Formats: sequence, structure tokens, C-alpha cells
Amino acid sequence: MVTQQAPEPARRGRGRRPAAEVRREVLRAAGELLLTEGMAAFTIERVAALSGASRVTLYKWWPSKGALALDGYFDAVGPTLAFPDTGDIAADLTAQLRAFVHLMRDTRAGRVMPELIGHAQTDPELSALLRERYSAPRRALAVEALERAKERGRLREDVDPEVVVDQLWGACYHRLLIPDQPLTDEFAEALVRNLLAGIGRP
Amino acid sequence: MVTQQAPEPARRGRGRRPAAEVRREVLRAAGELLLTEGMAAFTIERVAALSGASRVTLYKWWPSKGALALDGYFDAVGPTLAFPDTGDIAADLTAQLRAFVHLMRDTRAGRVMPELIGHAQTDPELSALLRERYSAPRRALAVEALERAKERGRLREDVDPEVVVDQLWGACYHRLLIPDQPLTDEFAEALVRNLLAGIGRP
DNA sequence: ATGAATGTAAACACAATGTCCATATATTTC
DNA sequence: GAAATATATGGACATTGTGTTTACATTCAT
Repeated sequence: MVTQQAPEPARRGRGRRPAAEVRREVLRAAGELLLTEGMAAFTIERVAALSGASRVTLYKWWPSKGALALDGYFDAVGPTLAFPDTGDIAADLTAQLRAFVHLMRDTRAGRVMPELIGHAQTDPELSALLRERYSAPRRALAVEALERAKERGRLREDVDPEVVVDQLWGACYHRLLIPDQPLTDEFAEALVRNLLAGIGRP
Repeated sequence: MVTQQAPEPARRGRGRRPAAEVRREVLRAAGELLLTEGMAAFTIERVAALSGASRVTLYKWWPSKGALALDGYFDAVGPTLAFPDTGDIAADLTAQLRAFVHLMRDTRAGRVMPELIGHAQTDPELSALLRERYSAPRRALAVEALERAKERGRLREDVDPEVVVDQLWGACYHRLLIPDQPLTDEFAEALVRNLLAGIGRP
């Protein structure tokens, strides 16, 4: 039962294919298209053509273009999340922020993620999915790290970790989405320094 | 020379109309459409229909849909910018941030601005325009206020005002664009408190 | 083996983009 | 004031993407 794999990109006869195979191919094509040409070129039609699946199939499985894009993104990038915990909260935050800055500055993620966030502004489906599968989990990791630091007495008791997250990662997203100023290592370091020590003077 | 103003929305004969009148009508229609139905419903076609102008005219005057949207936004909202300067930097920052939070939470601007920023992620024209006419001027106002505070000795000398801006307004935009957490007055106040006094403990 | 589930191709209707044209009117120039 | 020029208008067109419908082929489960 040797299935002749067509060497050419996509040319197939009629009839059903295994669902798992179709899904795999679609996600691969979606991720590839997203990372190479960006959200502007990302259409259901092109994903269908690249994956060899029919548009109807895509419409059946994914509720919106954004949902498909997000699935494609995670399929391509994978769940590369981690949070160091050395006990030194300043160092841990700086390390995590620098890693984030590098990811956004040196890889395609730095173009794709802003485009996904941008698209989510007019796509409630994608907005919910993005919160649920991307921002909320990442936020939780940071909040946990800050809570631990608080328990160790490294942070003031009255500080809300959720606000701190916005003042660190939110600041990065700001420079990513509205690029008036560059996203650099020095920026990441200054964020932590400013916030921990305070910028005021008695 | 009495020009009979058609009482019905948009029904006109052929021929050239005064450029200023056309421009005014187009901007009014664009702003209105944007504020009532949002970016998703904002199309060249609908702006043309609402304004009574022809699509060709819009294509000639505006390089992209985003540019037209931004012009319409400013036409509708106007340059409502101001920065208090009472000498108390903490109070000034808090006041300005609270005003921003209110604008975004209680008016249509809170929906439109995220959509414009979102659209800018895949529209370089709009991105440049947004920086040039919106974010850069606003940023400058905040930076100037922080510089003045520095000169008065209220802020540490080694602090970069540009970073501070991201940690205050960037944090707000974060909650606006990725709404995991709500945008509240308490949030605005906590931002300033955290940053001025520092969140660390010796 | 058989039938239900599901992917495929092809066609359609629809909306919006972007670009023609010929014509009519405003503005400028003489 | 009249002619020349600039430009807005309506209408038509090709193109692209969305989303749905229909008939058919193949896989998967029983």
C-alpha cells in the first residue's frame, strides 16, 4: 500500500484523505505562510492551495482566519515558554525580558505576533483565542514568579503583580506595536531597574 | 448664487465640486463611520457612499484605507491634547494617565484607537502616519514633562524618560490591546506609585 | 462488506479593491 | 467675459477573497 507522494506541491484527486494527515498538512502550510509572508498574505485560499486541502475543509474546522493563523503559529513555533527561578528576582526578570526582546527582534515572531495582535483588534474569535492560549499563560508565569519574590520578602507587600507585568512586558509590547523607540537589551534592563529601585528622588 | 443643498444624504449630478467641500464631506463621513461602526466596517466604498463622493476621488487623495481612517479620526476627535504642569510630577502623571484611561474606557476612542493600531501592523503607510501624527507628539509631551521634573530634582538623574513613558502609557496600551486585565483608575494610580517609589524592598 | 462520516472539486453569489473611460463642472488664465 | 485647464462624477470592468451549495469519492468504524 505504497502511497505515491506527489513531488509537486499540491495536486490531488478527489476523495477523502485521513483527517489527521489533512490537519497536519494544513497547520504546516499555515505556519509556513505566516512566517514567510506575514499576516497580510495570509488568506484561507492560499493556505488551502499550499496545503492541498480544499477551502471547504478549512471553513469547516476553523471558525475564522485568525483562529487558523494562531494554530499555525503555535504549530510552527511550539510552546517555547520557561521562566528562570534563581531566587534573584531582578536577575530573573531581566533574563526573561531579554529573552523576549531577542525573540521579537531576531526572529519572525517579532513580525508575526504584532500582526496577530493587530488582527485580533477586529476579530473577537482571535482575540479570545489569543488571550486564552498565549497571553494568559505567559502572564500567569510572570505573576507566579513575582508572588514567589514577594513571599521571600523581596518585593513590597502592597504591590499588585498584575500591574508590574504590564509595566515590564506591556512596555515591550508598546515598543513592538508602536515602534517610536527601539527594543533593545538596555531597554529591558532599564525596565527592571526603574521599577525595582524607583525613579523618584526624596 | 444660491446652491441648493440636497436634503437627502447623497445624490448628486456629475461634474467637479469645490475640492474643500469634497474633502470636508469625506472626512466627516469617514470619522462618523469609524466612530459608529468601527474599523471592520470601514471601507473605501462605504465612505464614498456616505460622503457622496466617488471612489476614484478617495483613491486619488488618500494613499491607503488606513490613512483615510486616521484623517477621519482626527477630524472627528480633534487634537485634544494637554499636559498639566503643577510642579508635582506624581500628580501630573496620574492626572494625565487617568484622563487617558477615561478617554479609552468611556468613549469610542477606546475601540477605534486599538483598531487603528491593529490595522497599522499590516499597513506601513498607516504605521508611519500614526507615529508621525499621534504617538510621537504625545510621547514628546510626556518626555518634556519628565525632563522638567528631572531639572527640578524630582527624578533620578540616570533615568531615561523614554523608558518611563513605555512603563506608564505602554502599560495602558497593553491592557487596551490585550485585555487580560481591566483598565481602571486604580491601575493608573498604581502605575505611577510603583514607578516613582519602586517595588523592591531592601 | 457495508454504511456513515468527511474530504474533494466545481460552481455560484457577494463584497470590496483598484483602474479605466467619457462627461460635466469649477477654477484659472487671458 | 471667454477660453483653457484641472478635477470630480457615474458607470463599467477585471481581480481577489469570502462563504455556501452540490455532487461525488474515499476512508473509517461496525
